[in-house]
Amino acid sequence: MSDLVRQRQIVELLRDRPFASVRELQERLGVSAATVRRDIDKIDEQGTARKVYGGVSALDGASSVSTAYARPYDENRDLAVEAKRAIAELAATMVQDGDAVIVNGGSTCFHLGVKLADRNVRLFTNSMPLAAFLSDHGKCSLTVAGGELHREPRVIYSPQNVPQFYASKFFLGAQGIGPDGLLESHPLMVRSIVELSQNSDQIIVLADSRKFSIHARNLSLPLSRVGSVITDDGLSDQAARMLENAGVAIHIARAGGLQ
Amino acid sequence: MSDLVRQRQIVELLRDRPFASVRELQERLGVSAATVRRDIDKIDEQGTARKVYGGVSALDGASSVSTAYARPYDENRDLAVEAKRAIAELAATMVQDGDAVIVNGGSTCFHLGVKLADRNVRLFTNSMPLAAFLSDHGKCSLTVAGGELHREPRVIYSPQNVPQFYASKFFLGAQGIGPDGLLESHPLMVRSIVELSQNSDQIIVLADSRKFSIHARNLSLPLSRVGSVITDDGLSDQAARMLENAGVAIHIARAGGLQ
DNA sequence: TGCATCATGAGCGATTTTTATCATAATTCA
DNA sequence: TGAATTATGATAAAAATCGCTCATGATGCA
Repeated sequence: MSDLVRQRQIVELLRDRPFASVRELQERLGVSAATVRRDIDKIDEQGTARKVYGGVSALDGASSVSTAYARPYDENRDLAVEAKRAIAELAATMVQDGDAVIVNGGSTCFHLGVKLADRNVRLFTNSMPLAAFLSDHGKCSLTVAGGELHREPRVIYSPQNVPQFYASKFFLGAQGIGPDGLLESHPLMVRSIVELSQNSDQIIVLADSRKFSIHARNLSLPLSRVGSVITDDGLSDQAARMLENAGVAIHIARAGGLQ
Repeated sequence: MSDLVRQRQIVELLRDRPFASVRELQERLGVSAATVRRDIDKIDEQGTARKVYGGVSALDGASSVSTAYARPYDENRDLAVEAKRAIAELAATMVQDGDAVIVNGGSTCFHLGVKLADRNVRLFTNSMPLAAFLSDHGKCSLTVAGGELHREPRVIYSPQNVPQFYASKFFLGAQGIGPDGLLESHPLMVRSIVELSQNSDQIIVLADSRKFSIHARNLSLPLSRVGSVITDDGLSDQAARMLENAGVAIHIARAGGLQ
């Protein structure tokens, strides 16, 4: 049974490379394409790797893990992209040239940060992805939070060093929004948000309308602290009343409505 | 500018799945296949991922180093890559599990950081490219310097917040090395190096032998402060004597050494 | 030996992807 | 504002891959 040996070789190869094409395997193993395909079929059935168009792909250990417990940052990325982009667009118009702003972690805020990348602003962030992006592609003045990187929300936070950055506006997202205020599932984010909120004049929340039906464990800021909420046109009347009662200004970003 | 966001989304997706098909990305991102292909082309050129028939594949951590993140250091990249890698390799062996280390900015130090990515160490850095890399690909405990990003050396520095991180070893490169000590062209780097050197027990310099014939304007550390220098076998006798006279231990990394 | 089983390779049409080109918004810049 | 640049989508031709079938040769077993 020498075909089993070959299949094992393929699996071994996928330990180094996450992908191997049929053609490459064909040459490397010295067999025909048909045989390689049959091998790949078996490996795929067996579940050791994944058959994809053009070859075979490893199913990285990280992937099985990450699918098991949801990764908020990535998952949020795909949902309501249009809404988030529109929200970020509207938020960007609220920033004046020369402003100093704080942009918190989270996917919607990431979009905002991207839009501010080449603006003449001073920007502070605790988001590692945003910092990395602005470091690569931005021209704005960027100040990065110092401290330990927490890989789960991908945010930098230090309990010792309170940020020495004062801004006119603090933009942040939220895991959920309830009658009490902004909700986060990670206690770390709560502490970070509370600190940053004290360093800024105005607090502006970026949250697509979905967020008003999500409940998370920890309260980060009461609604009374929030100056404005930017959301999409899916906002329910109930949620709108809730915000109005708390004295929060509501801005609706329409998906096609920028321009 | 929004296409960069999309490309980032693709890269992020590849952190979970090692492969993504064009068709899947097309649906997921809500753009045409042509756009997805163009994105993949750019990502492939950039070296962050690999274009394969049918889609895009993540690349192994090791190979992503040379291509993806060597770019910020364009000038230095082509020079002595092998030597730098060997130096970084040797430096990595000087780090014990559980150590707390400081890794300064610069291309050689970047290589070291990459080698420590999955080690059980506590790592502090002021290098934005390294922080971005470790945030994406690493498992080690990472503490990031806070402060303003200086785009030219791509280093984070704050004159106010002195880093609260204490390490057993401080690894740094140098623009040049002369009889007086380590030389830097950027005064910012000098201040940063001086501060960090005070937070660590042992100072280890990573410098390929070329560096001993380069002269820069500002002295960052006198040779007397340096504990060890790791360099390649191109070190001149004169330079070796200079180091020995200053009481610096010399480690020679041979290019084909291990690997 | 005779027969069944299996692995393999080759050929072929169908499907898919890729590349290249063009046209159309959107954005930037002077 | 108007032109240049850029991003995007659509199309068609070219290239590659896939699944299928069939033929060959090797192996195993009664």
